[in-house]
Amino acid sequence: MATIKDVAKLAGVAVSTASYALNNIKKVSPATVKRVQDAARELNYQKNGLASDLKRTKTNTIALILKDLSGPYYSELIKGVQEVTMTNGFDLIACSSIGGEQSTAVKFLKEKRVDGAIILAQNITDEIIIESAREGFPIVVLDRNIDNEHIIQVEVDNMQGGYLATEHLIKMGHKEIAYISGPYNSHDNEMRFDGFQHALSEHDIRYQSRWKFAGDFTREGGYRATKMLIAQGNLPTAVFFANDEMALGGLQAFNENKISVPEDISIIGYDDIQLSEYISPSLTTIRQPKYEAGALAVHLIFQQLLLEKVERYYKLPTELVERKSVEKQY
Amino acid sequence: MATIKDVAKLAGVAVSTASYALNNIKKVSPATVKRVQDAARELNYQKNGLASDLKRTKTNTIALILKDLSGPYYSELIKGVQEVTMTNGFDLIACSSIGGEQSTAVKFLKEKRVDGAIILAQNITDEIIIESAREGFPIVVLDRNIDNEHIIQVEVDNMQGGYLATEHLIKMGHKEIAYISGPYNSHDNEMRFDGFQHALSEHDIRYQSRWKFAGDFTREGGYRATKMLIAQGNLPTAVFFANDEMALGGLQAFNENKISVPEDISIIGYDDIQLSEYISPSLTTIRQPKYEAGALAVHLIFQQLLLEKVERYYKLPTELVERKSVEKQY
DNA sequence: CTGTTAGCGCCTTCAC
DNA sequence: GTGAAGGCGCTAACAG
Repeated sequence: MATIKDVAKLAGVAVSTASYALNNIKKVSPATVKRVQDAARELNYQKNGLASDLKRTKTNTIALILKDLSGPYYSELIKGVQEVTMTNGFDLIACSSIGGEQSTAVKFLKEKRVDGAIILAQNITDEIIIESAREGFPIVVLDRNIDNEHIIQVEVDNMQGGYLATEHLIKMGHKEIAYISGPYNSHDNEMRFDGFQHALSEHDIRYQSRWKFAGDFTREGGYRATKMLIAQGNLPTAVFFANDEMALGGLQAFNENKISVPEDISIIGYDDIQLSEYISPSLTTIRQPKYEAGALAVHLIFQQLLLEKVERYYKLPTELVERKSVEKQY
Repeated sequence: MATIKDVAKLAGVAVSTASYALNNIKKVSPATVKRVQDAARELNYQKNGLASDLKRTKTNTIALILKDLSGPYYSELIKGVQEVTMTNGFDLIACSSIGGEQSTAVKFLKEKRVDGAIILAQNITDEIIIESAREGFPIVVLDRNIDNEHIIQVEVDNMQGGYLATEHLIKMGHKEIAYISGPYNSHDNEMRFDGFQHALSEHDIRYQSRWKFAGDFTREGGYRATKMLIAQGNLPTAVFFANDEMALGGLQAFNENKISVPEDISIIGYDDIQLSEYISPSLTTIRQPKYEAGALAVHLIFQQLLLEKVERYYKLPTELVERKSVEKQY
C-alpha cells in the first residue's frame, strides 16, 4: 500500500508538502496541490487512519457501548446518538461489552481508541467505567447511577413515569390496580414501582401487596405473572405492566381466559415499543424520550470535548400515550 | 496519561523490557515482570491501542457494517458474527454506512482501521467496496452480488426458499396460490419469486399473473396488497407472502374481512421473524439460516487472515418451519 | 535476561 | 511556498 511518502516522491515534493496538500491547508500552491492529488490518485493512496490519529492524539470518533449488538436495543435512542454524532462530523462505532474485562467495549474505553463514550450496558462494572473516566475523556452513562466527577448521567425519570401511568388509571376510575414487576435487581423497575406506590398513596388508595406479581420484562414472564394473577381469583380492574413486552404476554393470558381487555380489565404498559400500536386493543403506555436521551448524551460529549462545563446529571420526563387498552371504570 | 516510558523509568528498566513484561513475552524474569506490573498499576498505565496497532500493522478487530445502527437488524445474524469473532479473540465493532462516502463505514474500510469487514448494507456502492478490497484485507458481503477477486459472497438461497414454500403449499393440496411480492428492485424478492414459479411449473400448475400482488416487505404493504387480493373477488386457496411482515399485514386484512386463516385460506411467510410464532394462527414460514450466515462470514474472514484459500461464493439453504397457518386442501 | 536502536505512517514545527 | 527533522507511543530485531 502506498504511503504518503510514495505520493510525495511521485509528485516530486516533500512529505510535509504532500500532507498539507492532502489536508487542504492553504499553504501550498494550487499547482502543487494538483500534482500531489494526481499522484495520490495514481497510487491509489489511502491514508492510514491509525497513524494520523496517533499523531493527532484524537480519533474523531465516539463509541456507543451496548451489552449485546444483537439485542433488541432501543432503536430510537441509537438513532438519536447516531444523528447527532454525524451532524457534528464525528464517527460512531458500536461495540459490545459481552466478555467483561476482555470485551471490545472495555478495550476501547481504556486504550484511547475513541474520544468519548456513551454507555448503555448494565453488565459492565462501575469500577471499569470509573477507571476509564479521566480528564479529557468524556463518558455519559444512560439509565445508570455512578457518582464520579468525570462521568455524566442521563436517565429517564422512571419514577415520574410510574406515577404517570398509575395516575392515569386512577383518573379513569380504577382503584384496584395490580402491578406486574420487572426483575428485582432492575433499577428501572424499582423506580417505576416507586412511582406506582406514590401515585396510589397520593390518591388515598392503599397498596395491596397481593397485587404485585413478579415478572422479568419478557413476554413470557408477563404471561406467567398474569396467569397467576388470574388464578388467584380476585381480579383487579386494572393492571400496570412494568413494560410493554410483559403487557403483550399478559394480553395473551387474558385472551386465553376469555377476559376482555379493556372491557373486563384495563391494562397499561411502559416503553411504547413499536408493536404497542399494532396489537388489539392498542396498548396505552408510557413513552420514554429515548431519542432525546441519545441525542442529549452525544451533545454532552461534544460539550465536554470543547471543555465546556456541563451539569453532571440529567433526568428526562416521560409522556403518557393513550390508546385503547384502558377504559373508564365506574 | 502515563506512557510505557514512565512505567519503564519507574520500574528502572528499559522501555523494551517493560513492553515485554506487559505483553507476557517469556523473555524477562518473573521478578522484573512484577516490578513492571507494579509500576504500571501505580501509574495507572494504559497502553495506547492506536500506537500499538500502528506498530504491529494489525488491529485485531473486524468491522460489521450495517446501513443503520438503529435499524431492525437480523439479530440472529449479528449474534453469529459476534460469537465467532469473540471466540477467535478478535474484537468487533459495528458501524453505519449512512452518509455514503463520508460515513464511518467507508472511513474504516479505507483507512486500515480494522483487519477485515463484513458488509450487510445495500446503500454502500459496489465501487467503494471494490476499491477497499485489497490483498490482505478480507471483505465478506452478505446477500449481495459483487464479482471481485478479493471479495467473498455469502448469501441465502432465496430461490430454493421460494421453491420450498411453494412446494409445501402444493403438497398440502393447494393449486391456486397467490404471491404477494416485495419491492421490485429487491434481489431477494426476485429470487423468491423465481422459486415460486419454478415450483409451480414443476408441478404443472400454470402461473397466473392476476395472482401476483405488489407489496414492499412492510406490514402495511402486505395489508394493502391483501385488501386488493380480496377486493378482486376470486380468492385463491393459499397465499405466499414474500416475507413475514407482510404476512402479518395480510392476516389483519383477512381478519377484517372475516376470512379465517387457515380454514378459508392458507398463508405462508418468509423469514421466520420472532413474532411468527406468537401470532394466531402461528405462521408457517421459511427460516433463513441467519446465524449460520453470520458465523460463516466471520469464519471466512479469519481463514483469509490466515492466508488460507477459500471459495469466493457460498449459498446457504433455507428450511421450512411448519406451524398453523397452512391447512390441507381437498 | 536486559537494553539499545530503529522505525510503524503521519503530522508539525522551524528554518529556508 | 517548501523541505528537513523530530516525534506521537509502542514493538521488535539485534546486541550484549
